[in-house]
Amino acid sequence: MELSDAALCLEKLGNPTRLEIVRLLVRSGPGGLAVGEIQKHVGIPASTLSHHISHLVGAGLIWQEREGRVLRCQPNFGLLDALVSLLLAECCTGVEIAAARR
Amino acid sequence: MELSDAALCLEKLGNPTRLEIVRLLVRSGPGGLAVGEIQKHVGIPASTLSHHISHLVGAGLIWQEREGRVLRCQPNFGLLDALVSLLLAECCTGVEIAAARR
DNA sequence: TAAATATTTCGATCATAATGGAACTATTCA
DNA sequence: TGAATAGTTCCATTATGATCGAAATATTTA
Repeated sequence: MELSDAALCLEKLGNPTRLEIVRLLVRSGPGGLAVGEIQKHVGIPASTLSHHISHLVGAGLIWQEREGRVLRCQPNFGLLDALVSLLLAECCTGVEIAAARR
Repeated sequence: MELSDAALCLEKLGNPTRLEIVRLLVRSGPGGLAVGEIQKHVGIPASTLSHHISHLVGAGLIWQEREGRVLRCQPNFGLLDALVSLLLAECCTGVEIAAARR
């Protein structure tokens, strides 16, 4: 995973509303939640919510599946895991310049 | 950890330069890195770097310790761990509205 | 105390993000 | 086909973030 992709994801998660949406989906279990169900939880105008959701979809953090009139949203666990790994990757393995200092 | 605090941290980590700084520090091992050393890695003007670092310090993601003329920076592993946990917390435990659907 | 080094603060500019009402599109159902 | 429901896109406004040169501050060393 590229650093710039990771930063994009983190930036998207850095908005309180979007973080709430993703956490909601992570907890939601199989099937995820419809946009309208998410709206009941976060209580913001539909257009604002739609924008936030499209940010999340664009970053790959969630995906959607249409089921009749309803758009069901689910989290991308693989990407969330990758993100978490990248954040703590190579912990304490040393950086050249730091090594040179010793 | 509050959702709004987590979002603040993620927002800070969502900038590519700041993410690079934190990852650099995570890899750096005991002692961390001086601001000047970080600058050699990221290659941006001192004033810009200083702003990014103060964002990170403000969010609690890193801390600093003066050592003579040098300001040594270190990551806050505890906060990084808390962040990671929050992101995947209560995975699939279900959300009321989703449960009601079944 | 003056010069050198390390880093921050100031101040201004430019770019990007968040927000939400209104109009639009897609899908179902009578 | 027309009305209802679910969600998106358009558009404009307001707010926030990124950037960096120049000047300021802190610390050491000559």
